[in-house]
Amino acid sequence: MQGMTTHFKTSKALRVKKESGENAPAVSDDELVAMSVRELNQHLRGLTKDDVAKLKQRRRTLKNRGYAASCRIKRVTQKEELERQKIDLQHEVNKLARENASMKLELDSLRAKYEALQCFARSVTRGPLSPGKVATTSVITIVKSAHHNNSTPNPYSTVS
Amino acid sequence: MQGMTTHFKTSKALRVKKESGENAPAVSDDELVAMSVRELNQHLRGLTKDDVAKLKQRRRTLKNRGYAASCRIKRVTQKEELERQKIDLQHEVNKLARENASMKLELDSLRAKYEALQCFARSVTRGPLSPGKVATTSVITIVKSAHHNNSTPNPYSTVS
DNA sequence: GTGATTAGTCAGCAT
DNA sequence: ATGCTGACTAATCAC
Repeated sequence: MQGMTTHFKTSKALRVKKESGENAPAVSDDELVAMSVRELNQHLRGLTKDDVAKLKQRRRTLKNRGYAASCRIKRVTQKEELERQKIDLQHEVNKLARENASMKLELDSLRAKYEALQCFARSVTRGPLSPGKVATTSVITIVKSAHHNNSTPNPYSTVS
Repeated sequence: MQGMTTHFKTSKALRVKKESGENAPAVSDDELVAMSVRELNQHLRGLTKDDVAKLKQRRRTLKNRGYAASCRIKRVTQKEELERQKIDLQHEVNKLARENASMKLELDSLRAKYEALQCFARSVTRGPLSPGKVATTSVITIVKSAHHNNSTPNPYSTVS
């Protein structure tokens, strides 16, 4: 969360042994972690075997602290990524569902139009021949013409 | 990952002070965490104020251990849940996309059939009648009829 | 040896 | 007081 800005727990714990005296420049944590192996070895000159081990351990601990931090960041990043992808997929589902519904409507209306036209065509081609069958279906034709209205007072003239 | 089966770090660290002598039954960790507050108070009788504090702190630590474990379990559970939902959504997207594609095909073929039939109807109606008038009007026919058989790859074949 | 991950510990917050 | 979570440490694993 926040309000922590490094705990300094380590600083207190490891600051104890200052008995090395004058030759220890007391490298800061930031310097120590950023140091390369070769740079580290230069700082290690003239130190007790014990102090060398301690300094190396402190470096390792500091490194571990960083690793743990990256690990946590990675964790939340991956979680956010998952949630983002989930939202994207949800949006895609919605989009496809909408397209689907509108296509279904279009398909239905086109089917109706087609069947009507089919009926009409049947009645036209078969009308002069056998009228019996056409009687079972009622065809309503709406004429959208340019400008006439001559012989159709009722626009919904049924074709027998 | 694995191969750790509880660290026993605590056991070693807290087993040190056994100077209470004879009256301490040395409650196990499992017993201590499972204990209710009232049960705990019974075990606390006749103990040093210091020992009481120590025992309570041990209980708190053990509890925290459990809390941390649940916290981690919850974390992975939620992550798995997210991934599961993601997969489900992906499946839904695939299903909708398939439906979409097949509907698109159906729509296209139906449109082609419709236009062909329209052409045919025009040619039929225009032939025997006055071609001038019908040509300027577009006929929309809506059929409210009983069942038809739609298995007609060739629209011209049905009308005859 | 370096980096990543896990369990345990503690601090701090919320209830 | 209890439960949860972030940060830290140590242990362990993988390379």
